[in-house]
Amino acid sequence: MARIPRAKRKSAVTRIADVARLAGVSPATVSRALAQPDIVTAETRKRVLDAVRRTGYTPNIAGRNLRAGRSMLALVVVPDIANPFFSEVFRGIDQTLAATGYGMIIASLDNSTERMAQAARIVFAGQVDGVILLNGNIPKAQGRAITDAAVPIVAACEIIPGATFPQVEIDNRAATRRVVARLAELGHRRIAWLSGPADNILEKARRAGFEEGAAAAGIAREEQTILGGDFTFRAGARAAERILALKARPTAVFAANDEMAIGFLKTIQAGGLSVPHDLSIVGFDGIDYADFCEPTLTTVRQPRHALGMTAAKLLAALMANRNAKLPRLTRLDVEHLWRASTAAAPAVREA
Amino acid sequence: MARIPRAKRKSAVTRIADVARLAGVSPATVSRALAQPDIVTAETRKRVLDAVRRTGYTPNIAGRNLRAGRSMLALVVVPDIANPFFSEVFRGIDQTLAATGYGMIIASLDNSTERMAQAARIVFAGQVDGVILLNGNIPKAQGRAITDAAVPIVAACEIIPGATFPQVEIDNRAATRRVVARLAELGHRRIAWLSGPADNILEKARRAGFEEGAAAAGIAREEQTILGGDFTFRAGARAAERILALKARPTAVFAANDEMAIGFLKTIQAGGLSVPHDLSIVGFDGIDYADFCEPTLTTVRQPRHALGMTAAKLLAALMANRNAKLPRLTRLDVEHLWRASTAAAPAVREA
DNA sequence: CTGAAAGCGCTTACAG
DNA sequence: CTGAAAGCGCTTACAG
Repeated sequence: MARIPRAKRKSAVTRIADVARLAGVSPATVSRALAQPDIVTAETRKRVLDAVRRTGYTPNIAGRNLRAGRSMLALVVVPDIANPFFSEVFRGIDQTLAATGYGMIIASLDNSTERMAQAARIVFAGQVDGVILLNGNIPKAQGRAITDAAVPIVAACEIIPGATFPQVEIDNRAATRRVVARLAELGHRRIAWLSGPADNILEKARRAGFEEGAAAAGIAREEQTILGGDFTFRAGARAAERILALKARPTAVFAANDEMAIGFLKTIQAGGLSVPHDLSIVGFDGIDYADFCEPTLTTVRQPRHALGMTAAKLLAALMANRNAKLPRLTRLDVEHLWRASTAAAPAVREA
Repeated sequence: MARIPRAKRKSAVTRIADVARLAGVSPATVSRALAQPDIVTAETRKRVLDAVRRTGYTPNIAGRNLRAGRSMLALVVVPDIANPFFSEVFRGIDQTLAATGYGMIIASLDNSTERMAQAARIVFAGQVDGVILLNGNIPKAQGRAITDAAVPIVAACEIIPGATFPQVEIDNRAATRRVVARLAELGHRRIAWLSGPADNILEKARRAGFEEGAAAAGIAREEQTILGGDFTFRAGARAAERILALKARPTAVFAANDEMAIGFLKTIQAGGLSVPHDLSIVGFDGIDYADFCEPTLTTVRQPRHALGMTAAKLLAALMANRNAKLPRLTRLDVEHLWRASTAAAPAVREA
């Protein structure tokens, strides 16, 4: 026998059988009275609901899930749970999922392959009904990608090239191109690009937009500076030190994200330069910090809440119906915030 | 019969029975080879692991959980998932739980009783093995508090008075008192307190510390100003408008949290006052924004990562052993950051 | 409309 | 060391 020993049973927890006994009906009837009240008589319904109330019964989820073959849980995979960019994305996802009755498990990869494998195992173990990828990669465990797991997937923010599931992003390339065009209008020609990690999809798209914009404005390669970076505040600070040491400085610096832009800004100011008088700075993403630094940062605001909401809605549609016909790529609009960290190029002002 | 129809079964997913068949052993042996490899022969182990590898088998979690009576999931209840204060707390919790094999469900209350009830239902439904409360309240559903659910609970950041489970916080009162003492040393006597919601435990503790500090420094009630607030940036901005309209202004404003302090700072500056020359400002919490505003904000830095880690460790200990003897209250150290937003009081400078 | 029974996938006490 | 069987708690196809 495999009778589960008394000690191991959760103490004093009401099961469906307890409710059934109290109401004088079968467990099946309790189940029905709760899930589809209309198909039982009013009298039965009342007796069951009374018994439920008296016992404080809540159906056990593990039992229900095992039977139903679903968990009512979605997994959200994120590079770093503490990255401020994601906070609003989480809120959008959470609100949308909660409204559909789904819960949310968050897996933060923290740059660890072990954490990545953990996330993949959650999927293979059938622990979630769907996955939202915010990390730009398909998690794998022992060589198997979660795309093999027959669980709906949606990606957002960082797109995964070639993937066949729905994805949600902004048009990073076009937005960057537009910023460069505007900088050129302001008279900037010596423009620096402060880059993210070379293999990152956002860096690639934004960098491409930067180059297109520069080409369109007739800005020569020699007028451009490329500064290495990795999306961190520190990288921005380091780039600023390089620029401070230069004789012929760019008149504008466009960072691939806000955190680098702010790191750059703080260090450039500490080095005695005035922003935007000596140098214009632009960031990307529109995180809240961009509102708080001084001067306020010119940036491209991503619709973070809407990105999360849209991804969650697509996933909910897919979880409801695996064969739902959904757009492969959804692109949301950005907001260009021209603020105090940018101004006309020095040469133009002098002229 | 209740045979589950074929269409409803997850397609092509390997079950323990499939592995058993392939390895030529019983399901029980597969289970043992995976969970306790030492108790099967080397030969059996090899055959099972080969079959597992060939099929890509991962044990179904719902089945395991139902049998084991646990879910290997913890619930984290938070007032607002997008509040930047919590990001590092989440990371501390996540890292600690993940290291112990637990996953994390986040429930964001968003000021909604419905969301609160949802969170409570997750607990009553046995969906999680433990709960970390960051919201300062015990979730309830239909009048039943989750403390009745026989699931381990730990609270952090916002303490719940009278609760008997382990709680983790900083000494809010002492930290606030110390700040006021230091402001007094700097010559400030006309000090304003920019308050949080009156019923919030943090506001209560900090306000008490403020009053104790003022009393200790011999600052009379008439020299103090109390400004209403609710922890938001907006509330800080509104308070600044009130102060700008005043003839006799305080020389220092101490906000109950950083967001209000920054909202206050931005608006006071926009109103033409210079910080810290005309007015010193102090915040509380040490969120990242406090590093980015100009001038950098004097504040009390909470050990956010350690708060999360400590709470998760306590919960892990309790989930491993319900009867573990753990301290009721753990208090972590804060860091007092005296930065550019504070200076000696004007009168003192002039003297 | 309701009940008895099967079965979701797993683990473990029992027997051998 | 291994297998057969029970049972975790639930839902639903089937029969009445």
